[in-house]
Amino acid sequence: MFEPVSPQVSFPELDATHLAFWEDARIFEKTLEREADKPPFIFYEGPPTANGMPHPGHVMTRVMKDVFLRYRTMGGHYVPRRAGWDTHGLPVEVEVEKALGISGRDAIQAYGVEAFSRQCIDSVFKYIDEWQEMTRRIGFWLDFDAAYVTFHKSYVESVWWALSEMFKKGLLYQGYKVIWWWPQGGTALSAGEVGQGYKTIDDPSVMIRFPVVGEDETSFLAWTTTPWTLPSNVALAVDPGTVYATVEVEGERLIVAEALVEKVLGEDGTVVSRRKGSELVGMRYEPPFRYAEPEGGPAWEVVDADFVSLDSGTGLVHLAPAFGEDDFRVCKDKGMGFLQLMNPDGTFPATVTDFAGRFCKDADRDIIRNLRSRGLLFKEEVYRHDYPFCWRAMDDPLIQYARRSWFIRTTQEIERVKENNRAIHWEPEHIKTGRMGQFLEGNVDWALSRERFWGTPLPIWVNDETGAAESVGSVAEILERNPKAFEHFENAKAKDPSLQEHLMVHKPWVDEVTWVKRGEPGVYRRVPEVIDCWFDSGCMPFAQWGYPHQGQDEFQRSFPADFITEAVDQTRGWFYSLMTISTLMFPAQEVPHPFKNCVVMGIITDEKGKKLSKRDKNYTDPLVLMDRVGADAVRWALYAGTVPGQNTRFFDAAATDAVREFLLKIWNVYSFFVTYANIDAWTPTADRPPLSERSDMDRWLLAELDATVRAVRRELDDYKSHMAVRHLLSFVDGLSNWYVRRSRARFWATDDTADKRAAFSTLYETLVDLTKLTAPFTPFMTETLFQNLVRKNDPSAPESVHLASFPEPDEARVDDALRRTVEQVRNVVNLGQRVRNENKLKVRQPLAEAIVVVADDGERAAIDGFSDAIREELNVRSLGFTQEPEIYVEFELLPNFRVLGPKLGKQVPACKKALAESDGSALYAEMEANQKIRVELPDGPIELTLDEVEVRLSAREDFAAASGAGQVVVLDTRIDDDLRREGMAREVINRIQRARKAMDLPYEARIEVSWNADGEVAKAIEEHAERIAGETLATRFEAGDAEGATVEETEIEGTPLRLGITKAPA
RNA sequence: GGGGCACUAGCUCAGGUGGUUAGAGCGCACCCCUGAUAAGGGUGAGGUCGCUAGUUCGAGUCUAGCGUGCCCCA
Repeated sequence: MFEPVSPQVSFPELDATHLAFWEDARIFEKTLEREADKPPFIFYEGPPTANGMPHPGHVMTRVMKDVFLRYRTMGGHYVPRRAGWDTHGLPVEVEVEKALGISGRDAIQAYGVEAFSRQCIDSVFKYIDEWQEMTRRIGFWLDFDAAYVTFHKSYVESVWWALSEMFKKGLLYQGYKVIWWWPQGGTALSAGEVGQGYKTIDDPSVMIRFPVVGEDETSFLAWTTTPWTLPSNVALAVDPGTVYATVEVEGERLIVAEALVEKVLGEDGTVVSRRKGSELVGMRYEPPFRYAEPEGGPAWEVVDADFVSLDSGTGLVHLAPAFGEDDFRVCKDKGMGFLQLMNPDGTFPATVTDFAGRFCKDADRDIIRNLRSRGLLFKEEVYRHDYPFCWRAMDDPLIQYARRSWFIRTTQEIERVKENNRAIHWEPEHIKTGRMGQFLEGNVDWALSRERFWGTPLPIWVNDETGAAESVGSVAEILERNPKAFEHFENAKAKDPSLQEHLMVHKPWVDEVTWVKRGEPGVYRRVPEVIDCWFDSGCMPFAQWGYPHQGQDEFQRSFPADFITEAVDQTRGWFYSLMTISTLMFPAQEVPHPFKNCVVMGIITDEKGKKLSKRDKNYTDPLVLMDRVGADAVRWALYAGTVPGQNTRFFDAAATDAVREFLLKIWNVYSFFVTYANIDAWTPTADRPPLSERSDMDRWLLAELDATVRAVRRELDDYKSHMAVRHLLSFVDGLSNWYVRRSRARFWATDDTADKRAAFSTLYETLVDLTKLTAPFTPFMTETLFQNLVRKNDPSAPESVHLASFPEPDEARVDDALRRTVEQVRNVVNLGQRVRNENKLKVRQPLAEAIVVVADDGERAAIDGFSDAIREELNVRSLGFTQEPEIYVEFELLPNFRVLGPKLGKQVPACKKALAESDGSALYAEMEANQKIRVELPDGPIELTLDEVEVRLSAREDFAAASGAGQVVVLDTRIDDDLRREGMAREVINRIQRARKAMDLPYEARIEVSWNADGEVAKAIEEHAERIAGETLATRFEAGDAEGATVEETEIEGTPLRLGITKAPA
């Protein structure tokens, strides 16, 4: 016996049961223990930062990870799933600053770096419970107990090791990086923060004369909106392809882009010569200010650049590499010098005598006045644009500012990174050459350092006298240099035991670590910076084990990963850092590494395509949604609606649809099966007729099942979960809407026939395999089915569906011919129903015959095998076939383009025309007779064979017929009296059934019916009384006064009918 | 400003390698069905495949340009 199943099901309640069961029975742990000797399938979890609430986007990547991992687990792999937490970085600091109500370096230092770091630790785990609960609730099995944490000492030491290796190879160097800088706060801002602080403001827009060296009375006219950067001018940029004109105006010559002459200089000027931008390159000019000489290269020359626009300005742009990212890049490429006349606090240094101590933006007006007085100012305007301010202090403008920074020389190894990228299987494929490929093409050295507090400290110590630098890869290496290096930390810990061991490798403690070297003056002190947290997470393949200081075996066994998946925003984040670090660290490793397959998900948006945001509240909390519809529905909606690389519009309706479209369909079949299996006391140990002795219907279902198993495996092997979903949906549709619907009567049969046993066996086997096949997608509902269908009656079965094996292809079930036949049969039924609809012939009205046009005896026999089904579905007394289709059908011959295209080439349209204009039926007859036809084309006659044409049938209009998918069905629409009376009888049955339903009778309840009618209706009732009584379970059915518990006044084809219905005594 | 992706039915989306009647689900209309019934099922109407050129015998599919939206970077 099976546990009785209610058709009403609460999926959220089932979820709770299974979550408890999995935990109590340690099912997840058992998948790991059981599989430990199996071939591993390695997965890396991209570590989230738990300082924000998880939202539907996180749910999506989690379920995507889970489906492939469950699939591999059931497929016989050992699939460890270790959680990880990303704990460093600017966003963490920003959150803590917000919480503490402080901001900026000075404020943090005043608050205390140690206390601040502790706050950061608390902050990164603020929502860890919510994250774990969401993960648990959605059914993503992940080993949180073994989670790696990026701030832990062993992790940091691994990162240090990687950095020290790079340092030794000369891959770490110091240079400048232009960042958005908040002068008043003394700190850089992240892109995200910059984006939050834009305001529309008016800035001066000035055109300045830059006198050309060697050409009298001639100046370049260049443009800038930041006059305060002019003292640090190093070059002028032109576009090499643009034509520049030298224009004589009022006794001087000015050089501007030819296209802008009139706009800038008016109509008075005379063009005296023209030069392309490329010809100007290398020309020298007098800078407007000369407080200091640029260092490291030449200065005050014209260079070519790719960003010069003619939309505004003069076509020449002033470049100050210290204060603009583009400026810096171009000047660096051209080997120009560098000059930075501005203090980090935004004031001019003493060197800039005229403006010393003035704040940059405030000095603009004085600088313009100065230029005007020296005759260098050509024009001053106001320029309205969006400019970023500090989002925490909206009156403080940000400036682009070059800071000393540490870089990884990724450009040196970029070819190897690209080779690695090419070897990776990206899903979708276009990431490889598109987003990632293009990113790698434009690769610049990785700006690694951050002037912040909470991050992995950069492990470089510099001698404060000699400037010699050393990098270390572990605490042990430090202790070799100075056994007392961590004394400060030890003392602090002695005082405060709550101080975590991990913090010894963090600021402020690590900054106390120093050493001296014998025979060298000076003390080695750590550089102040911490590093980009993307470097942390990119080290996880080895740092999660503390490699190489420990965990060597674990690392070897789990490197590289078979599979990772995250959202597309990780292309330049985690995917890049993983790939780059691995390429630099493990040059001997065969590509690809550290991951072989990467599924890149799009982002989740709301119904209207808008980004999800907490502020707009445009999504339902995932936990709330799961409590409403269940975790499986949310999962299925995501699998069904999400294509890698594409954005997904996700909204609650998608989850409710999933319940109806998929989960409930399976549930209904399951509930149907259990109901009748229990009535019949059928159990899985009952006789199972061999496949060969089962009906076509059974073998068809199993053939479809097998095809689905193959398809789902193929798609999942290919990381195309959305395609696997389609196969499952279409199978479940066939199961529910064809197999079960057509087979119901077989399950009601009262006596124990071989056919009934075959039906039970088939449906049971199908449900069990379908359960396993679907388990990776919807792990909750499938557990219910598995427990009841399999485990309940077989204690030797796996304890959980997730410990079972994924279904294998089964050669014995393959029957493509049968699948094709049923497809045709279902099409015949559809066509017949169309004919009925079009001719307003209700299915209740029986018809004499349906005629199917068939091509040959084989097709006829195949379809005839399903004659019963077709006759019932179409309510016709007989099913006929015709091989004289020309009576009902018109033929049209078309070229088989795929075959004839290459053969005929340009003659194809002529051939199509000739065929269309001929008598199709005659051509068809000719083809039947000769296996070939002759067609006259303008270029001469050609012969066409059967495979070179496509025969298209269409129903002749004078028949009730429909054609489609290469088939034609004709209905005999003549209704004689006999048929009419049978139709009437069916009407009566229908009326009584409707009354039964209105009376709310259980389906097995018996009734007594008294009826009253005249004429043809009465005759029809009398004629079919037995059948009417039988179908309506009437123990008494007779003409009379039509009185009873319920009296039904109705009419059939205009004849009144009165029915009296009473529940029969039991 | 650069790169990437998308644009197919009212809505949400599928549509290897080019082949002539472009599919599904939802919604809508009409209809069927007591034995899965507070369920289930059928049929139908809806599309110049964003626009414009081009390549080709043939383009939703390939190429170029344009438009709109989104993402990443600047």
